[in-house]
Amino acid sequence: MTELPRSQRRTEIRQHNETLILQAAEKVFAEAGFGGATMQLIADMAGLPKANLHYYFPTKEDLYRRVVQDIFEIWLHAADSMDQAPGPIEGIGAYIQAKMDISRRHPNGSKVWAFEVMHRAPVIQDYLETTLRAWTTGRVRLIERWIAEGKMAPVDPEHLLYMLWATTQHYADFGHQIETLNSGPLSDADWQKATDSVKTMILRGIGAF
Amino acid sequence: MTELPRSQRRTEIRQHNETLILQAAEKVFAEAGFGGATMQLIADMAGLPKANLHYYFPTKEDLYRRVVQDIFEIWLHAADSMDQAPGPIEGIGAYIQAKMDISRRHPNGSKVWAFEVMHRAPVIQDYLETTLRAWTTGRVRLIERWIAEGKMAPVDPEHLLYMLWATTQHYADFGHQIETLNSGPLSDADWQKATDSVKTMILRGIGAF
DNA sequence: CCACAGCCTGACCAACCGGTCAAGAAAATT
DNA sequence: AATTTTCTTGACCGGTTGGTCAGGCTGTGG
Repeated sequence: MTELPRSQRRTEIRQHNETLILQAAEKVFAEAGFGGATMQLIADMAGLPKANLHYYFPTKEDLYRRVVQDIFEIWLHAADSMDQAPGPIEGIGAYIQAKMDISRRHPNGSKVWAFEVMHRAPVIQDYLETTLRAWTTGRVRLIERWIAEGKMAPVDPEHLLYMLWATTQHYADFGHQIETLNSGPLSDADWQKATDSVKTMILRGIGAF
Repeated sequence: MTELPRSQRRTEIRQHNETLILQAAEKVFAEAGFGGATMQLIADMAGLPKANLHYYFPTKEDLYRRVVQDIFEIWLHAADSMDQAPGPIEGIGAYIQAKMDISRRHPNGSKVWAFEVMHRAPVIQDYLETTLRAWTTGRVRLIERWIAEGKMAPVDPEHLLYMLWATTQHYADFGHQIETLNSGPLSDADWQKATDSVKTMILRGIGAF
């Protein structure tokens, strides 16, 4: 639109530093929460002076908001494969797979989201009421259709969604507890087994096979 | 043992104020995390001057540790009914019921625990490695016995436990998100429906009926 | 070469934090 | 009543926090 190729591209240095800061921020916010995180620690982890953070993100809350929003976007797209599936076996199976992959690759993002929701969502309440609600009602209708077509047992669609969110995100949010009981980080095989277990129990639980 | 009834009982005023402080602390820690919580806020919520908190709990960490330990105790006892059950239908059904009740009555405690584990359990790591691990291996054996007796499908016992923890605690930790999607707090009937949904899906998922 | 916009940063500040302490009030013990 | 223990509290302190700002740096366009 009004975007001019001002000098080469919109200063790549800006985009580079923003990602650098966002990565560090995600980690620190996940490990200490909003109140426990400090701009100084994020700056150190990003390898930048603190004042530079405030140049790109005026306040701590602005930075936090960006981190939460980025995670939300990732999650929304995780259900794309669910939509054009012929039935629950493929659809919900693919959704579980996608969310387990996200739990493995973005554990910090999941934790920041959990933190935000646990604290009554002071920053993303409007997203919950608009985007997430619309997303949810859409999938509820999809599940209701599958039930009507006799492709799965007549479970409550909303509680099924809660179960999907809970089980998959648990492997990110409570990863430390799981690793402790497992006496070490989860291997590729461990993750495969976890994903298979969740798929099997849930798909059988909703009578999909 | 060496416990003397020093003066009546160990000054009731102490016990009264400690509970007052612990209740306020649980709420504040749940709503702001360890780093975000302030002793001043806890003091205000308990209706006591801040210096009085430090009289009963020398440091913020001491107070936090007590809150986490109290919750841990409650959870450990939630599985008592599971042990002397004849099979998974009664045992796991009762466990789900107990944990859902706790999620409803102690949502703040659940959140503090979640917060602690998400932050790599700096305070209760030893509990995870000793008490929780022992508890877990015990229930794993119980589930393995049920599987061997043909009372349920051969699922991985550990991932079943994770699923039980995840689904039940989700109603506490992510209660705000659920309430937002529900357009208001969950009624008695809503909680009943949630508990039934979880029971049905999980018990069918493990082939228990 | 200059000019200028975007980028960088050390030094600084008011506000707030956890924790201390001394002096006294209240309660229990003698 | 005297004394000792427990409880209460306002005032205070060193350290840390999020955020500011003036001035310097850098690279690009002319």
